[in-house]
Amino acid sequence: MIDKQLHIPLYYQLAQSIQKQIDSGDLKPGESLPTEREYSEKLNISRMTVRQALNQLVNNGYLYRVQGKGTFVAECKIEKPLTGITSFTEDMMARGLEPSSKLLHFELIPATQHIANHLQIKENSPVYEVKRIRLADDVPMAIEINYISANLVKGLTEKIVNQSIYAYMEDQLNLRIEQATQTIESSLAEPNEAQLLQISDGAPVMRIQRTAFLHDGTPAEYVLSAYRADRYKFTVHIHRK
Amino acid sequence: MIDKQLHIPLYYQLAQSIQKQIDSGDLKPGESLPTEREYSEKLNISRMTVRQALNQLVNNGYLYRVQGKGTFVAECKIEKPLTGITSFTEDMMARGLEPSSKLLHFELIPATQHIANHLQIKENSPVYEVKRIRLADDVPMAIEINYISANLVKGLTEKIVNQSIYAYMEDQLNLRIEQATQTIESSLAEPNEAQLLQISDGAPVMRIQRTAFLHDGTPAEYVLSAYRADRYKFTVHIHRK
DNA sequence: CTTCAAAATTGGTATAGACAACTGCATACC
DNA sequence: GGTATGCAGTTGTCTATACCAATTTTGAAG
Repeated sequence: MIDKQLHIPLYYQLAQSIQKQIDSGDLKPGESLPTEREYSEKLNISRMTVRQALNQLVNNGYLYRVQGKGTFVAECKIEKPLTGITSFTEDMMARGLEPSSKLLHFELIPATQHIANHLQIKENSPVYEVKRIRLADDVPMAIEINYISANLVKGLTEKIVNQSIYAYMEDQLNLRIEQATQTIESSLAEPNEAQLLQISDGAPVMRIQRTAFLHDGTPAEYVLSAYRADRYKFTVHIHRK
Repeated sequence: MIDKQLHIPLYYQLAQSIQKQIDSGDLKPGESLPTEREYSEKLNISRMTVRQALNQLVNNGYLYRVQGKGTFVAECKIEKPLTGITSFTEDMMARGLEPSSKLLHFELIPATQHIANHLQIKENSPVYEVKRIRLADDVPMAIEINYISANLVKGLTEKIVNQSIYAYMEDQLNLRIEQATQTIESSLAEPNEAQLLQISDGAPVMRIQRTAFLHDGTPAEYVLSAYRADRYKFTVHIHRK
């Protein structure tokens, strides 16, 4: 249940373990948990560590405490975890389609004023421009142009672009995208777009302009995309507060 | 700043104190706080207690920590009252336009299977169908058809519809919409739509299909809208947990 | 000057123990 | 019977300390 040899925090192991018991139904809503001292003695860890584990679950709404009585499993959460930032890859996989992409263009360019504005960098700072066609089950779905500040994401190569930019940023550079603002509008395809997307000239497309931010609010990328309107629907889940 | 005589928890006093400094602007977003050890020594309280105070603020999103660097004030929560669930009225007002609407149709009808599905009610249950044109500064922006379960929202009248359905639900019936799922797609206007929106036949429109839920997950309304693509952009803010 | 390694700094995890505040229950008292 | 007291058990707060992990700074070597 808890392995002290593992270099995974003990409180985290315990929290996960309890969470599993809740999810699996071993612990039912309203039911009381073992006391903090019981956990502490049984698992041979300090009570403060137990509290840290429980705190995490209380904060996430899985448990609640009553002083003098004990700790209990909360009623099922109504609010499911959340609105996700889905990448094209995740998005298509969720729809049961096989995502892929074809690189059209990859270049290090000086930022135009427009791009610089969105990335909050100086005009003419170096940015990578990555233009790709996104496919799902080998059918063209969208044209996507990414602009990424070269000072933030160093050492981007064609090879990485052909794999996953996000995975590179997250795993290698520890840059995790936490927020994004998207603007979605609809218009008609330009001739060159129509050709790339294999649709007829003047067919409707959805244009998405997106700026993605790191946890501290630094803009990480600016993306312009054009999706085939006949194949793509955009879904958002929203909740208040 | 911290009074040990008071029988208010120390960590709570400290958290409140820091919170005030943030709210008053003494501590600005991105700025770093004193280190945990500094707080501990200056206030003569244990570092664990300082951490408990900081934890509270981190959990509430006012601070964030970076191991090895320090603790910082988070960016202002962009999260305006509603992240995204904007009614047409609020939306247009936010854009500095004067919203209005024209009622085209108001009727109590039996739910079709499709509508019943979305509202999670039985087929042929009574639902209100409200069809309106939405205008901004007297320019047609969208056609909107609302379906609302008559068992949930009783006593809806033409008069109420001409004012605000949401205000009626919230103030009179205490039904507050907490969540919504929207699907946005793009297509071309049908002739009758084009006429109502005063756009040319076959011009692009954005179709939004939205189901709104109460806090307990009960579907409250199902809305189909068609927005003029030349006038309307749809913006979403997203953040990861 | 640059480069690289070591040291210092900072938050992250964990321990052991103490006392406070609250709950529930048993007991003693009137 | 009703009330008060006390006790045991629970979570809440707090201390003092230790070491780990990530980051920055320092300083020596080249």
